[in-house]
Amino acid sequence: MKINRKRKNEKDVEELEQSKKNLKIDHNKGIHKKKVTDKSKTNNDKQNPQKKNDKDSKQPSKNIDIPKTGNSKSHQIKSNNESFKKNSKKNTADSNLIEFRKELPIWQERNNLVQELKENDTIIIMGEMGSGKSTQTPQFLVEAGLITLKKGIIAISQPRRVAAISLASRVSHEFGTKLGQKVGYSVRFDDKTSHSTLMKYLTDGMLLRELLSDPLLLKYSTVILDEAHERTMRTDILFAMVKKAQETRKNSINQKGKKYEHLKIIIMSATLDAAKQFPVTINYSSEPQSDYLDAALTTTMQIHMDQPKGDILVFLPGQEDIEILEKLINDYGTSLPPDKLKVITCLLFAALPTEQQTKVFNLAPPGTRKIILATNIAETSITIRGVRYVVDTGKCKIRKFNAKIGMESLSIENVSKNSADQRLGRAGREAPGICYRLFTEDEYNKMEKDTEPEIKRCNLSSVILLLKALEIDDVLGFDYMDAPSRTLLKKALEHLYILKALNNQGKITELGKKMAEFPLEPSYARVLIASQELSCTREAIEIVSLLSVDSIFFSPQDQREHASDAKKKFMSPFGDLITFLNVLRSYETQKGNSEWCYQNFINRRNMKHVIDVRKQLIQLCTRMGIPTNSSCGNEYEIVLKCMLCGFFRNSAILQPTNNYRTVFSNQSVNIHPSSTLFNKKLEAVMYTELVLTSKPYMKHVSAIQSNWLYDTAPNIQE
DNA sequence: GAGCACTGC
Repeated sequence: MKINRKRKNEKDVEELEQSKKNLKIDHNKGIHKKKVTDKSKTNNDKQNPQKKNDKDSKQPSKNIDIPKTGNSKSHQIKSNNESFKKNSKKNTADSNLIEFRKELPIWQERNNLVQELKENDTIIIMGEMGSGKSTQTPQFLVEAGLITLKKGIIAISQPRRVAAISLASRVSHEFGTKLGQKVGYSVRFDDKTSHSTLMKYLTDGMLLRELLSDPLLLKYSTVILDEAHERTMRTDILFAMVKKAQETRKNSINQKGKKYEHLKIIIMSATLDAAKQFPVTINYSSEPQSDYLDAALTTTMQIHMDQPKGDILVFLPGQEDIEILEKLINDYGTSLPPDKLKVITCLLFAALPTEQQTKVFNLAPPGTRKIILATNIAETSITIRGVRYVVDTGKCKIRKFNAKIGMESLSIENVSKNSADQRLGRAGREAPGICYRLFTEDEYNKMEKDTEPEIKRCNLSSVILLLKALEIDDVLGFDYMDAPSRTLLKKALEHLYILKALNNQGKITELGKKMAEFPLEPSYARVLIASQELSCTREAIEIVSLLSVDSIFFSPQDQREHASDAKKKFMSPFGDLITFLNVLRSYETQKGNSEWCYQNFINRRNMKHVIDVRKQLIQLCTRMGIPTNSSCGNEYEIVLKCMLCGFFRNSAILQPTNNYRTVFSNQSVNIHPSSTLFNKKLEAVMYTELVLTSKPYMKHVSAIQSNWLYDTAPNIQE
């Protein structure tokens, strides 16, 4: 195993700069990194260190043996570490757990890793999925005595809450303690930590929240940022903030005139798990496909006719395509020759109710072949066994924010090379597989290497408010891993200014500080604060909670009309927001009865989330001195005026030509057909979201009066 | 008369 030793601590800043480049440019190259590989590879590397990079940049389809078990180093490590021995004695029944841990590729790096962290403040660990880096690293450090309640505990941040929870359960089991004691987790609505917690798995959003009250993260001696390669907006910001905390702790003294403990940072990033895979043959399209859906149908049925058993996974950009293809395949399936396997289709996308999602894990019954139609949820988040064939359209939906017109859109675009390779890998998890790419090799070569990071294409209002709350005044000159465009930044600053979260110097106001406390987009936070004066906090909290889910309704494809009839019962002439409020009232009268939900096409899972959010917001408001029992009753004009305090920019006036134009940017806009006010002609409307699909559509529309705008629009007229 | 990639506080 080749490890490039790092220089000492004083070079940290440079190291981090370098690491940023590593993360940004190439996961497989660069000097300052530690790579966790399987053993077969390790031995190879020892003999042929020069060949290492060549190997890593190979096509994932290359045939590489799965690592064999057995570890010559384990004896030495075991005898070297007394604390580990003690721990293992406590749980003789779980001795095979220790054996399991020893089999993990990262085990042999145990001593090196501890040593590296003693000598350096920042290290980067790169490893394949399943190398054990997320579960073992914290345990190694605790066992080596680097993490104690006195020195500070360790935080391991994760982009997804399920990952935080399941990692914590796994590790607490391995560590032989009850979940919530030595090992715990902290995610929204659920905290399983205690005063004795040493290893704390938490979502990146949670760690960002902690920064607000503890900017130097003094609770922690070490912070691990896991899955840093995913480049979510939150990990990007965390990376910079944690680094800043590290520098401050190194260069300043605390109130007692003492030096702070150094903050250790570990960045973890996954490489494609090619080394653990069976070979996958790639079949490219011989020519570009004009209709990916048609190509997907033809290819899938061709595989079914020609290839031996094994399930087929088809990657499509969205729900609509998935539902169309499902129908086409099932139609086709009825005309198959009787001697052929039957086909069964499984759908997989995030909006699908959980019970239906779990159906994909059922094995195909004898005599059938399972065809899974999925979005990129199956690329990383969910792994399905039994897949031997992957059909990749090479497309995905990407959310983009157009700062100039303040509009979001979801557009279908080509995936990155990395995504395509990840999709391909799904065919080779249990046996050799085949991947059919519905694009040419030339098209593949022209794809971007990685998906553009979120921070370069999304609405930045809440991120900028957070930075301002963290006393970062110069957000344009901030140390971003990838800097967003000036247009995006300026749009966010402007938005925060007109919400009065920032003053005309760009400094955060008292109001802005309060807004940053809420786990909400700034506009929604503004609404809650305004509700105090207007005495409608109860309704404001409820509406904001209702808007925190995608949809409180569900409409299965085959029952669309019934669903829209059911919706009519809740309809209010004030529009969608009050309609949502009516749904919540009825839901509570019915005590969340599942039969009632089903009959009224109410999404029960999402309603439960609404109730959770409401509870959290009530607690937060109470803590901030906003009375939460004030109510406007049925005088809905009041709560709509209150909503306008956050959304006055989102207003449109009916023109003599019978279409709507936005008040502040004079764009032509339309009421979305899903709105209860669709086809209604109203003097003025307010919406919470503007989306560009076939037309610019306003979503969540309410009826307002244009003279309300003069009362609520603040900084704009000043 | 339209549509909903995926996460998170």
